[in-house]
Amino acid sequence: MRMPRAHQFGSGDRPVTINDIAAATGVAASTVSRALNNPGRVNAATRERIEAAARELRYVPNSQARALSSGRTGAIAVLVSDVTNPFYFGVLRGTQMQLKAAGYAQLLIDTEDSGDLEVELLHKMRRSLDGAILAASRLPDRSLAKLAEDIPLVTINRNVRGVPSAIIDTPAGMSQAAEHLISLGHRDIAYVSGPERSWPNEARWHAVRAVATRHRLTFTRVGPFPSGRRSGSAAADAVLNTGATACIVFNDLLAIGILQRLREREVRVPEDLSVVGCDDIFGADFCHPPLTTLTAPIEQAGRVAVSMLLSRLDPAAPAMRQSVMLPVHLTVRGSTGPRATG
Amino acid sequence: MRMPRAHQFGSGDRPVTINDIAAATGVAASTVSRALNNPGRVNAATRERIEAAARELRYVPNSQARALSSGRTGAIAVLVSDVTNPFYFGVLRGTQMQLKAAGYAQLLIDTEDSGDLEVELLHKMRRSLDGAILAASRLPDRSLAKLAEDIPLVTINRNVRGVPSAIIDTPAGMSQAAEHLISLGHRDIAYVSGPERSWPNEARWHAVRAVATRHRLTFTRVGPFPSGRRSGSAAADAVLNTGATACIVFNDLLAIGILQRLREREVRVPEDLSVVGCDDIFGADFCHPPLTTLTAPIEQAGRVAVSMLLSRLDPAAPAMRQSVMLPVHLTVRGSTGPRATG
DNA sequence: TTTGCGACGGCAACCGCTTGCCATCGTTTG
DNA sequence: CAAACGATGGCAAGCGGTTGCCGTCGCAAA
Repeated sequence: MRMPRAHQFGSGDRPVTINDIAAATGVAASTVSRALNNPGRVNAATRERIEAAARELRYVPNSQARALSSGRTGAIAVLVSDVTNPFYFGVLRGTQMQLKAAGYAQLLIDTEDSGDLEVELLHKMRRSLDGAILAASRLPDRSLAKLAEDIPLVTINRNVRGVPSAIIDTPAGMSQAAEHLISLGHRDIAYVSGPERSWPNEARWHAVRAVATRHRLTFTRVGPFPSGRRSGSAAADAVLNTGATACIVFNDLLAIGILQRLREREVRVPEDLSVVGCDDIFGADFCHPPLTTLTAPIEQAGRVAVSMLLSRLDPAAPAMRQSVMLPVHLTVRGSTGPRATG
Repeated sequence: MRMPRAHQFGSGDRPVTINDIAAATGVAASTVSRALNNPGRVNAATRERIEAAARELRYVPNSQARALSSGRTGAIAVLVSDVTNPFYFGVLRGTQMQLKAAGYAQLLIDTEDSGDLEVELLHKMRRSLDGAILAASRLPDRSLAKLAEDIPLVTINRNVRGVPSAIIDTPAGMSQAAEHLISLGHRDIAYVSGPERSWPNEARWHAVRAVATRHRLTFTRVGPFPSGRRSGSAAADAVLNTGATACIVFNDLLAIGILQRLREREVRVPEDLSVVGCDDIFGADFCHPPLTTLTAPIEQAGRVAVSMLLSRLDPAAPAMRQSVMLPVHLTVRGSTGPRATG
């Protein structure tokens, strides 16, 4: 067995290929390839020799070459609408874990809240990806469905027929949030809308409205506001103008922004205005006052999305559910309280 | 000019290759390749015809194929020690912007605070990367330098001879922080250490100690603590045990954790204990009380790191500085105040 | 007019790996 | 005992680009 010297860091020598292994073990390169990827297709004894040599030579497969001939790239893209939104931290943590465990690389893509950019990037990278997770697609249903025919997709918080998804059931939680406020005596409640074309935003608003109807109340809707703390000022002002004594906010980021603005305007929370957020992101528990919010299993959503995607890529995998719903629960903190009687 | 029909989403047809373009324009594939990558090497008129055809056919280069033959992959890895640490949000935002602008893909890698994992992953992916940015290497200097011979590297907040770096000059800011506390009357000041093998942690402690010496004071050091809010409890308790009236904390994440613990223990901030953080991460401004901290240009660090890396990859680029220092400044908020007289 | 040279394109050999197809061989089956 | 078959391994054709080398051609210099 001729053994080219093992590859060392910093030594400038040529990386080890399957040909080196083939030469070392005296078989053909194709056999090496099979032994490594398709065990069972090759005699056990031969395979062991090959594996030993591979280990010995510190063989690392060249993923480009593999991708070129097999079409599988070993990379999954995760698209978020804005990397700076803490909501995605959780998602990324979840996807990260799961992908790493499965040996996939994670490509982070920021779509900057633009559907066009989303399509364009995805199209460009199509051949370099095994699949993608859309954590906040701004695409219309039709485009999304079409895209899904072209590349394996899983969405998070977005329900489109034919596209598997992991959905955080915040809408269901909305009734908890609303009941909470109603039981505290609030009758004038505002819903603060997030970005216009956000699917979860619409879903949340519908849910809120349904609760209102059930209680024969009328909730006001203000917005839309781009999600982000910045928008908090305008949102807070808008809420105050409605005369509401409580509000449910599209997400925590916006809610925290509102809290800040209220402080500036010396509106007391929760005495003058109760605030409920959604998601329970990093910061929701230590802002002032701590935010009552619908705690979402964000990280789990990321994990689930990856599992769905991977099982989809594996032809041998059992068929799986098209969509997974993840329950949320209300976490009551300091930003909600009884309606001021006066 | 024979024109294969343009590729459409959802149509299952074969992606367009340079051969299609070659056939369409009647030139050789190699000419197409040159026209697209090496303009100037090809006649302007021909190039235009080729470019037109490429546009017409919606040609998208296959990055794997390109990588295989040229060695350039168009991907840059960004290694962070923990995706959930908000400090990296800023870094990622910076790298993201800059990489996207330059047409590179960003691979996010979480090293889970492990040097071994760091080396292993980097080694495995070596051939699939054009370079890497280490946002928080836990590697010893030697390993890092060795690795840098093998793959273009830029570090953030880590100074190793021979490896270009973007360094946030928090140590320099430490004197501002310390002077601030001293001028408020504090004499017993504690430094709360971050993770043991963190380079910035050591640098910050050295700086703090230098200031102490200059003022003929003795600062206590407590820790080390893993960075993360969780560690805040232990850290807070440790600080209180020293009898210090103020503390400077390795980073904001830990500082926020400390703040929470102090609240639990009903220690008033800043009346009983002043707290200064580092970095000014998301949350530092809205926690309670808002955190006095050394504001770091985190996003800029990401951008700078990418620029350095890219200019390094471009052989035609002008030589650049080995290391860039980014200044910080003290942002005074509510968590620091005069020493209680009594 | 001849020589020389630069500009421009084509040829073909890779890059490292996968995979369809075929050859071989020992064995089970009719 | 012959035919059929499954297990195993080799051959070679790609996958889509890149690039060194060479041929051709037009034009300026000698």
